[in-house]
Amino acid sequence: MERYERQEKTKTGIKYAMTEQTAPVSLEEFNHRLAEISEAMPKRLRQCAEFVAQNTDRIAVSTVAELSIGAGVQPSAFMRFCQLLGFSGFSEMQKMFRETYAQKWPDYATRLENLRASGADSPSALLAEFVEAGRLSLENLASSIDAVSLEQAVNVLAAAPMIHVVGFRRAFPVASYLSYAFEKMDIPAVLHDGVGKLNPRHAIRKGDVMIAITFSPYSQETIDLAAYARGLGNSVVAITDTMTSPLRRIDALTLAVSEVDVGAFRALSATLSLAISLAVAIGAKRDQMDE
Amino acid sequence: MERYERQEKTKTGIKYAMTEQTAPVSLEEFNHRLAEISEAMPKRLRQCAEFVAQNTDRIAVSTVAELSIGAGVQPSAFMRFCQLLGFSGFSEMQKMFRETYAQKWPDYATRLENLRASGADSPSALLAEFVEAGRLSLENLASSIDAVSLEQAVNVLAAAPMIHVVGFRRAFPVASYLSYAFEKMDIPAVLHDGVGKLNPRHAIRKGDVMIAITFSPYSQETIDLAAYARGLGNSVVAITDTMTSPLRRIDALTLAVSEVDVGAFRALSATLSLAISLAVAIGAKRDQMDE
DNA sequence: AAAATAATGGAATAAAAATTCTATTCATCG
DNA sequence: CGATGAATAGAATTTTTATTCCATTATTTT
Repeated sequence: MERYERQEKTKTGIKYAMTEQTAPVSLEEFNHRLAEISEAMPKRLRQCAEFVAQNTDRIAVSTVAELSIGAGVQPSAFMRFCQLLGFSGFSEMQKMFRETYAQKWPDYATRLENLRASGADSPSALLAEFVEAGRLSLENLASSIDAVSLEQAVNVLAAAPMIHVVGFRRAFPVASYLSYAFEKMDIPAVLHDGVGKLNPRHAIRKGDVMIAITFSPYSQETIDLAAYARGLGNSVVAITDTMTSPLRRIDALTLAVSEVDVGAFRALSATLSLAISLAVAIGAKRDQMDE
Repeated sequence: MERYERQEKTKTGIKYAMTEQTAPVSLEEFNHRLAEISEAMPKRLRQCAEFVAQNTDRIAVSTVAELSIGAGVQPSAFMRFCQLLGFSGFSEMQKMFRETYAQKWPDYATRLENLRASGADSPSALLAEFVEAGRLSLENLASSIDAVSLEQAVNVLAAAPMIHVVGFRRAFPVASYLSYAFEKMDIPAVLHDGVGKLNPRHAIRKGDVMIAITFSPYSQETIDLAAYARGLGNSVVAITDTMTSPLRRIDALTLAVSEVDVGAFRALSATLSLAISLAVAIGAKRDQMDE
């Protein structure tokens, strides 16, 4: 008889918050939920709420043990806290936080797949993809650029008697854009465009500075020319992708940009933004120095 | 005797990178280390390096299993990779990333703010401006592009026996990028680059299609050449800025892009995204038609 | 071409972490 | 002031995850 009564009770012994069983799926929802129920919580669980609200950013990268110490409670208490919020346990809650963090770099292969599947193979859909990829690349550039290296690069280039701009194939648009910008600002620069297969080395003098641009698969001409310049003792500023760039070997001042792909194609939004910034900063610096 | 020799060998069987045993303690150090040794790595470990460099932000919140799948290797290989970098294992490496995690957390807006705040006309602040301008331009492009014109342009160009790409000065990077993309996709195209001041008209045949790119102040050569092509009865696709472009007058199929300025300078993010989309769409269309 | 060394994949093991369970303490209410 | 149900701490258990080991395969060296 007593058994039947017991079946009707809550399993965990927690009386409140029988409201919903659905777990929050976004940070907003989570915060909302937290605010909603934290007032009615018992002491230890409120401590958890307090700590979590204050240290939201640690959840994704901590263990229950760490968090419970931080909140000054037992792991089991923290556990109950998670369940109270609607999660099955800590792991599920952490999963939410990890996902919202990683969400910035969505899986492009999948998205493109979806796009194709939905029959939206139209040019405008493609454009939408490239626009999105460009936006992500720009965001990533903003957060990953090394401000110190950038400043060093500007200083070195602003002081150069002559700037050599080198970049072929996919890097060539970047190189030509830089040259255009330098020309507009009356900064002495030469674009090595490979026309006429002349040996470009003869144009490079001691003290000149080179901007070498290349991305995987790296073009040998660019690397060779950069190496040659380094051999003369000249500075080389490299615009390249993060890793395994051979330009790192020759001790170039490296500015790393990573672009988001769309299928097999890679746009240049971030790279060009970096390039124009570099050019304008050099121009500004030179004006300063002239005064 | 052989025993003593064996004792001198490396425990793991990994021969290189006996350089240091110290683990990187910061992201910069980590990247530097990675670049330094990744060249000499065997295949699988390089895959790890590549993946890690490209997905640095995921390390803090992923398991070895997940990361090794991402890199396309076995967990044990990923393990060896961590050790090669100087860590005792994956956990130690992850610890480093988790510690620096909090710094990276602030969202895009905040980071941009930080960049801006780093000195009124410092290179980073300038970069922040261009990044923001780029984003705005891309947004603008996505919402303002005329899907119908775009599709028409793709159709016309996909059917062309030969595509002439014309664009000088600021438009030249766009033109060269288009040529690069066409080349990669085996689409017959010729870039008119003005080298040698040869008369480009002789290369243009009846039935060819031209992509003419020019922005205010419009370059006369581009306009003249486009007009000439139209005179032959050829189609011309124009990539230009919205208003009053002279290319409109010659009845070109116009794709309008407006870029957001930063001071006197104008980046090319949106224009290039449009260009690459156009190229890829043409490639896709041609593949379709071949079948 | 044979021998030696390095690299790899996959299973086995060890470690760490999450989750549950239970005895005990605390608060509430008749 | 006792009885009842909620809350808690800490240990026990289960699950997940990292790490190591070894047999097999590739690569290099002689």
